[in-house]
Amino acid sequence: MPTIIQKNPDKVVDLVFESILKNRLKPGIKLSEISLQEEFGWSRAEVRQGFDKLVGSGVLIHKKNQSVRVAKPTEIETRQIYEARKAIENSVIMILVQKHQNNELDLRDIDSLLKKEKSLHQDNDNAKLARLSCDFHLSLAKLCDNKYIVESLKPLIPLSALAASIYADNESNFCSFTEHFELIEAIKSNNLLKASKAINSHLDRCVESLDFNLKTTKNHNISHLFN
Amino acid sequence: MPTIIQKNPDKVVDLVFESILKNRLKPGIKLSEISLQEEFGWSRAEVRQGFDKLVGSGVLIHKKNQSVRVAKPTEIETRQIYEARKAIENSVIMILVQKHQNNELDLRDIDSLLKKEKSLHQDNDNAKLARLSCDFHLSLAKLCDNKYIVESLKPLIPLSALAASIYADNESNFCSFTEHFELIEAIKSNNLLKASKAINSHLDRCVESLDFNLKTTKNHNISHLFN
DNA sequence: TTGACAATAATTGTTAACAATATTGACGTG
DNA sequence: CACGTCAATATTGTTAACAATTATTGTCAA
Repeated sequence: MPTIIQKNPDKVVDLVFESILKNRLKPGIKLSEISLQEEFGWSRAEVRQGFDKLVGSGVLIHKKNQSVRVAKPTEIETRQIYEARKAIENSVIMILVQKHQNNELDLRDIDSLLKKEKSLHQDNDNAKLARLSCDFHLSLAKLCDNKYIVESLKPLIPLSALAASIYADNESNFCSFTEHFELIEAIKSNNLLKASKAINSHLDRCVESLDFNLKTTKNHNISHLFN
Repeated sequence: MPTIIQKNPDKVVDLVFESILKNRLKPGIKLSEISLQEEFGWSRAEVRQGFDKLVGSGVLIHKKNQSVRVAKPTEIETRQIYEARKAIENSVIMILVQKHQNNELDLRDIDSLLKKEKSLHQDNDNAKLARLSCDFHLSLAKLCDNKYIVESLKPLIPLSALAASIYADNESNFCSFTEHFELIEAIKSNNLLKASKAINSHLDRCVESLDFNLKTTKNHNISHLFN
């Protein structure tokens, strides 16, 4: 029955994160413990445990005696999410510039991510581009070698994706490839101020590109296809 | 049997946090599910759920089939904790200065905290002072009206307390009252740069006041007295 | 047709029991 | 006396069953 052999204790969390980033799990959707239990052969306890974590980070909403739902950030919450991201990611960039100045920064993985972004950008494959963009931001955080910073940022990424899923009328220029590129260039040139401005204005523009008058009232309710 | 009537879903988390801040729960101590179950009349499931959250935020450590232990931050982890705090709290202060400039900031609760700190400072009651200092930092974060920022900072406070419990030879000047005072003065004077410098140097000095050569090897094992 | 209401089904909340593992202590051997 | 083995105990891991609640469906009357 169980097709999954991995010993990962965060199976459920990772699956939900990934499904949100792939835009398979839409805001407001219901997730029943039983459906995941049956779908993946996990125990109810495992599923509940994972759900609890996701509720704690705000990615899932849980009302007593009701199935958890994927969060549906309001405009205010979306602005808070990006305010928190600016708080954390600005510091991430500062740390990375300092590391780069000390020749302690290995940007090869980031460069390869940017390369992929570039090709997807040219192909106009906006879905995959949005997915990759999330990796970009998280990868930068991971380069700080500070698990507390990474854990702080982690839940904010799927929350941003959910906000985009609601308020982005057009995925095309939601998270701009060129801005990512310029940010990395600023780091490479050891220009602290420029890098700081780059990340802040990048995140500002992400919010500005959203249209909070758009409100997809649809509550999709099909939990098939996480993958 | 249950003396506790509150409907708080984070009973366990709050209790552990509070006990750490009061320096009752020391680093490395073992916490068995059963002990809390019996002590407070909670169900094992509730306790496990709370423990899971605390493990997720790094405050408790959990190895399979073993009781959870209160975290015992290493020197490197302690520096990471404060690096993360600087990341978040610096942004907190920036937000608060901006709010103050717009007359949107109510500092009365903070002022009353500072007042209490001052009197404890004069009485040399360092234990209570340390406890109050944690409230000070968290209260500032709460003034941002951004739950994501608060949630990011929250676990870092007990972790800092644990680090202090290991590496602070002398509680007296661990988290300085005067520095708190100067920080608030900088906010009140709308001086963004001064406030930013104040919070950064304050947190830097917290780390500097630690002595990482001190290593309390004792692993206390009594789970009495959370309160 | 529509609304209220009741019956049914589905889901979550809670508890208990059992299995697996780790910890402790006693015992015996070198 | 030191050390390792083994049994006894305590604790966690996992599963299952039942209770409580919610969601859904179907019926009936206005």
